[in-house]
Amino acid sequence: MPRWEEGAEQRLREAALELFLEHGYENVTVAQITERAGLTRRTFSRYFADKRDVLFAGSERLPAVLADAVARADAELPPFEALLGALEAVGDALAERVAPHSAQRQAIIDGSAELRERGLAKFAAVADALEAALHGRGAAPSTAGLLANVGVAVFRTAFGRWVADPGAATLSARVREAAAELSHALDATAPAVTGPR
Amino acid sequence: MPRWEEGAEQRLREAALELFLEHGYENVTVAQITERAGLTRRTFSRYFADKRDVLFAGSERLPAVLADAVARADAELPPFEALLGALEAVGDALAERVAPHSAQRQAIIDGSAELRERGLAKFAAVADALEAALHGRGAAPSTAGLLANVGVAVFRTAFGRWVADPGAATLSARVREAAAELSHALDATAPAVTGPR
DNA sequence: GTCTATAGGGCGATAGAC
DNA sequence: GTCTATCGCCCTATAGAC
Repeated sequence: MPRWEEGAEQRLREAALELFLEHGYENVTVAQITERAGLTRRTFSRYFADKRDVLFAGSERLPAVLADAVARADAELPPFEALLGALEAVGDALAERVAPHSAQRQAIIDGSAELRERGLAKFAAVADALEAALHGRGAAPSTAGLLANVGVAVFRTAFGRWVADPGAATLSARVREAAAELSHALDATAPAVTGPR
Repeated sequence: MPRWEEGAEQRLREAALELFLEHGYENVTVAQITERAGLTRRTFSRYFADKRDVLFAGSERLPAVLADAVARADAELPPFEALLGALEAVGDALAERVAPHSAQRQAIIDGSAELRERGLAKFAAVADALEAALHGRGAAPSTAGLLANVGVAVFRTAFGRWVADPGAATLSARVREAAAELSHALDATAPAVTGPR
């Protein structure tokens, strides 16, 4: 028999989500979270780098998983297409995993500048990994960074639409939809960008 | 004669930049910055919301300026073209203003996760303002967000290239260059995105 | 300008699991 | 014995309240 209740990390996450919903992120202390979870403040630090992280833990693997999907894509595919394929494939798996709490979680994040910042950082980590993967497929470093960030922008748009109405379409369908919109908007612009000014 | 040395904000910024370069961002306290500037810790808070902000102050106006440039662009222009035009026009003015310390500042930011987060938040504020401006031009809200974020990605790529070698090209030329690359990369992808899969 | 709450982290002690 | 998760006590610096 274990000396402590098991699942400390999970308990901390649930306690945090409850308290944030009850009182708002800013009005909840780490001590309150650990108290509800039956642990001490010090233990919180073992699992999460800081208070914000309790809402984002679990996303550590996403960059590597996406990068891997890009790296494994057919070598003949143009870089942005490989990127989109990876976002679609991984997106649906992600959606299934986060669906239960996604709306509540998103509401908490939207309500705090601090948390929005952290969310952006997580997406940036994804972009960095995608950039490396595209570079590995032969794209020039700076171009790889551009495409990776655009890919993330497409994914974020798609994710936002999916969270707003998860039943209307799959996340991967939302990714396809956003990419098509972007393509269309750039087509209209292309002559002015690449042609004489 | 002023009762205090003038230019408190400027002195704080310079003291901070020096100390960050000497000891690294994480190893410098606000007290050290104010000491070097000949001020008290309390005064620091009057000028900057927090320690990170001392490196980002001055960027508050950027979102509004860009949004304004987008709003003023020829109403006939397609949205992404209006966006690019604004980024080019405002970019060169910005570049001139930040050129002196841009490389050192960037080195400090790149060395701290905390500062990278804040930098991302600043770009996000720009994206939000651009989104609103594009929406004002008639773009659908979610599409406006996508284009705004893609525009920011283009600008960030351009800014990175410009900082790496400010003499090689103007920031606006770098913006044009990045946009053309993106357009080209999406052209190669478009059939797979919009056509049958 | 001073004071306080709280985040964040270093170090070591402790109590089971193995 | 070793390993691992937890806790207790300490300290510093930030951020904000007074």
